[in-house]
Amino acid sequence: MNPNSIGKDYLDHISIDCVIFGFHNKSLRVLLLKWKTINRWALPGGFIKKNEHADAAAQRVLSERTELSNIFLRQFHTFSDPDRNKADGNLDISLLPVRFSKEAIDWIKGRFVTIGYFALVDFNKVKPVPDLFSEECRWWELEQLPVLLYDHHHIVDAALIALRDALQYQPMGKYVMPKKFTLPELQKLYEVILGKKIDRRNFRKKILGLNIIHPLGETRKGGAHRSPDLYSFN
Amino acid sequence: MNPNSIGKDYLDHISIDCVIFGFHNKSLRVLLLKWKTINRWALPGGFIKKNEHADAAAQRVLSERTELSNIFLRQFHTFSDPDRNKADGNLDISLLPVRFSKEAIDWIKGRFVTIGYFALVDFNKVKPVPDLFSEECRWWELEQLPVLLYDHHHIVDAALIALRDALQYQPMGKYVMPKKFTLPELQKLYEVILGKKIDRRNFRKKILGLNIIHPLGETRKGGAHRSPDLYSFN
DNA sequence: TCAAAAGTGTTTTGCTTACACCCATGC
DNA sequence: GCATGGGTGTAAGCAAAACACTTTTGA
Repeated sequence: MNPNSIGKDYLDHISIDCVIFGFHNKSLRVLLLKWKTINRWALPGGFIKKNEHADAAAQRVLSERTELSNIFLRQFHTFSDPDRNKADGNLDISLLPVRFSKEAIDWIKGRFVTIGYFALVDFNKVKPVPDLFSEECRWWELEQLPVLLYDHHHIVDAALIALRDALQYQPMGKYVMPKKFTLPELQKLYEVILGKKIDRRNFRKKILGLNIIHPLGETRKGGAHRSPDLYSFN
Repeated sequence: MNPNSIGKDYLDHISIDCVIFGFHNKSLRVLLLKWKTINRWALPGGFIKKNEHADAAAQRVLSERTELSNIFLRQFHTFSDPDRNKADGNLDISLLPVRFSKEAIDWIKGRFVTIGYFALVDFNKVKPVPDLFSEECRWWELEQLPVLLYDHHHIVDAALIALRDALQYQPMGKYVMPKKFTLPELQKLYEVILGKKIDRRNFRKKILGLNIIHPLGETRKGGAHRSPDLYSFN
């Protein structure tokens, strides 16, 4: 994004925010950006070009932040509380050390209705890239998120509920898991998303019955215990 | 809405559209407005005031069109195709016989991202009221909708899917059925929403097991056959 | 008395849950 | 050898689906 295009090339008062989920080391993670100067963590987001579909804008933001394309992405809710950006009364966006015009700053400080998306990505393939507003981009464990900008914590909560819901209908492990994975790893993913323990035997039965993964005939060596079988998504 | 407030009191480029479902005479119906001059039927919709929540805007539109308040209402999707209002290339909105300023007309002809809501109302309690753009407001059978404005047919389809989905989790018959109703009537509602036949005995068992309705000890006289028992929601 | 809709229970099926033992590996 | 996690099958429970006969009513 170009500082000069703010308030000109984009639709007014509409933004998108992406909750990008990844899975690593047995925990669910979310990609966050640390905003300059105000030192607040926030969801990756952006604006919609005047002739762009919101879905395309979300894909654009996603690929800019992760350097990935063709990511699993789903709109889940639009947040329109007129005071959603006023949760932090003492936060002054105009402190952003970016060369914005006065018009651009007024534009950004205005009200935004934001369309929420969630995405699932392969943690190992992501190269986090900060945007114009931020100095850092990195993964955070879902259980240990910092204080977030505006209503972003609320958006994350809603995204998790939507993800949980979607997982019931659609096995989306293939977007998050690495090429080769073990069943206990996939089970852990389900457990952290659904927020409950699952029986090992029942889980195997269910997943294998879906015919979406196949055994590779290899095992993962190097663990401290019995080597688990490796699988891949079809 | 005041013609002079168009383009001033509302957020630019954002609208809401409501798919209002009612149930009458064994069929699911949708409330539509007939736009003046262009003679095209459309969903009831509106704009969001500069300091208003989208949910509140939807409630406002709903009560303006139905003269009901406190209606079951749920946001289901936001439609953002940049060409969604260009489906009818030959449609000239500026023909609307309403005294709009040139600025207002340009504003209306611009691109809109619209937030879709669906609502459930008691057919018998609704007094359909046209809005500023329309000359008529009435119910249409879902199976026999006319050609609709813009992408409104697509919005209706998506609303029906969302409604079907919601019905699985939440028995929302009480918003649509009259005070007194029979089980076959309620069953028919489920059948038209879910799009499939349901076994009578299984349906009774399930609904009565939910403890959300109770028999009134009366029957509906006057039918050509055996009088069905009347029930009410708790 | 007949046609059409409404009331009523039981069986079967499929999916989910519960549950226990042996196996492989690194320390 | 032992602690730890991984692999494996069966029985029980529960909710949904299948299924047929009798009753009431107006014509």
